Amino acid sequence: MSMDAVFRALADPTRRQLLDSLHARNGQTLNALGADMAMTRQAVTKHLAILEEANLVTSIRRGREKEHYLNPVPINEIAERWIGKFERGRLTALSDLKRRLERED
Amino acid sequence: MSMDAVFRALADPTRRQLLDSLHARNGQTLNALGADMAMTRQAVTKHLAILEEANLVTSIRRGREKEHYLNPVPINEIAERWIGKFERGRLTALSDLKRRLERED
DNA sequence: TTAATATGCAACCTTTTGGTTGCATGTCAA
DNA sequence: TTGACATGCAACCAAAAGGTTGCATATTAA
Repeated sequence: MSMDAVFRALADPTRRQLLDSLHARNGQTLNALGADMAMTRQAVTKHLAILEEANLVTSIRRGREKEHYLNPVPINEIAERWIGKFERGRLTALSDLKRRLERED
Repeated sequence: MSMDAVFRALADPTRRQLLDSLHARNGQTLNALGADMAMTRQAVTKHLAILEEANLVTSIRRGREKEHYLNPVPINEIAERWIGKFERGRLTALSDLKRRLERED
């Protein structure tokens, strides 16, 4: 569950759309997820594989179908361990910008 | 300030490292930022351009040097507008996973 | 059993990405 | 003024990413 895999998985708009879709309706099959995407089923498969690699999606085979479930934990970890750091530094950064502007004579 | 540009900017480990570096010491020049990177100055320039494109970094030319400043606002927006959505759905997603496991006989 | 359905695997292609090298330009300091 | 220093610009290159097509496999339903 490397943080790098999560960041790279989130970089693609199609994959974020897949997460949105699962967030709206969890447990969808590959076909259902691909229904409203403008690409082939195989392309969606690849995107889902990347999301699973990043542990953002878990899948389970049920008969001839495969259900996909959203796992929000990695997103949470990024929020807490990475984004939190920059949020805490926000005021500092803004004062830096202010100081920078003041130096402009 | 498209969210897509921010996500793609954050996808590369080198660029996250640059943000970390600016977070530790704001206002660094290109040379300073590139000092501890295992790549050429020109490569760092390109990464910084992508960060500036995403509005994560602001730069100002001072004499023959260029100072770089971290802008944490886009990170904050992602945290609030995008990540927040999944955090709110966290319990729902977990109960989905539970229900899925229970169906496994 | 057979046909339809759902997914998997693999080769292939094009574009983007991350990086390099080489040279140009602008600025400071002796 | 001249050399050193900081950065900019552009062409080029290899690898990765995103997508396609074609075929194989497994499961359900008639």
